[in-house]
Amino acid sequence: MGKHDHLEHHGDSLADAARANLEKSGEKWTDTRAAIFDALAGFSRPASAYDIAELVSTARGKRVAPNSVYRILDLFVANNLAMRVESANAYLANSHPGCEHDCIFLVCDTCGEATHVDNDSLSQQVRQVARTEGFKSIRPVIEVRGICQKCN
Amino acid sequence: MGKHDHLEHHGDSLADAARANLEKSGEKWTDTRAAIFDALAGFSRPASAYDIAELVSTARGKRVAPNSVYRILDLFVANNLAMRVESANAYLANSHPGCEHDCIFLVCDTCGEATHVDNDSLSQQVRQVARTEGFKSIRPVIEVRGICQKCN
DNA sequence: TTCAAAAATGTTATGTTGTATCTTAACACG
DNA sequence: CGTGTTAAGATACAACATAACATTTTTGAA
Repeated sequence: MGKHDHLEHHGDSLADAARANLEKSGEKWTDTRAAIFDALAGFSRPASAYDIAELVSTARGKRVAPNSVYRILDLFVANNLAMRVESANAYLANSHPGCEHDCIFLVCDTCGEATHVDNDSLSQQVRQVARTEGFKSIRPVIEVRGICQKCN
Repeated sequence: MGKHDHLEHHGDSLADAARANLEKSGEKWTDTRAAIFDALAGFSRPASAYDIAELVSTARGKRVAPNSVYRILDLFVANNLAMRVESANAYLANSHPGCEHDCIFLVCDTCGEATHVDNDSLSQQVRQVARTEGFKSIRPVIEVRGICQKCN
């Protein structure tokens, strides 16, 4: 699994943490899952299942179909290794797979970069609003579209 | 434009308000726009452009293509007559087109119904987070997925 | 009123995103 | 071995979205 990690700082250690987390849930860390996680973590912006399928297919010289990617991304999201950015129909690797936060994504409409903020007070307030309305199995979606500092 | 308004309480008055709002922005209230607004307002849950296209096409006996619907929905959203539910890839009529709120949508994963809550304190906090990160042209997306009271 | 420009809508084509279903491969275990 | 289970691949299709261009309608000046 020797990776060239030019772009990301915590490439291998992040993958290790992800692996540990997944295995802790009784899931296996297969080669395909590893490759998809690496691809996802290598993107600096939210990546679609198709982006990942293309990259992994090229990198391994072996085609991976988008639906296989979806299946694995769903698994990642369920186990908090990745997060889905709803307003972008795309995914981001969770850079700290240990902790369970409701994330806030700030997505730039110009460059597509997404930054990721935790604010538990805010997300708890959102959860409270939903509870008040009688909702269960609550999953907050808190995102902001706009123009980022760099693009201004 | 005689509408049978069995399901919605404020059918015609809502359409009137929407029309007033749109015309205030120098846009026209055309027949197609009226038909699409009526269709949208008639849905009790977020409607996709395709849902609307189908309904309007049937109701008028004249085909409206989904992309025409998108165009008009975009206009509605830009003028606060409708809102897009990002996590559902669908749209809702704004039931009080006069006021400019950042809405919070609670979407039931079981029945698909969406309820709509205003909480300016919360949305201001979200805007503040984005401002702090240097974002401009901020558009908050605050939604909650879960199971509604009825479906529990 | 007639004509040209602009706005609105329609048509066609294509691209992207997401699911469903079925088949095959890998592997553990009796 | 053979059987059961899980993961992955293949195929097909449904749903969502946009782009480019044609046609129609509206409007407003000459």
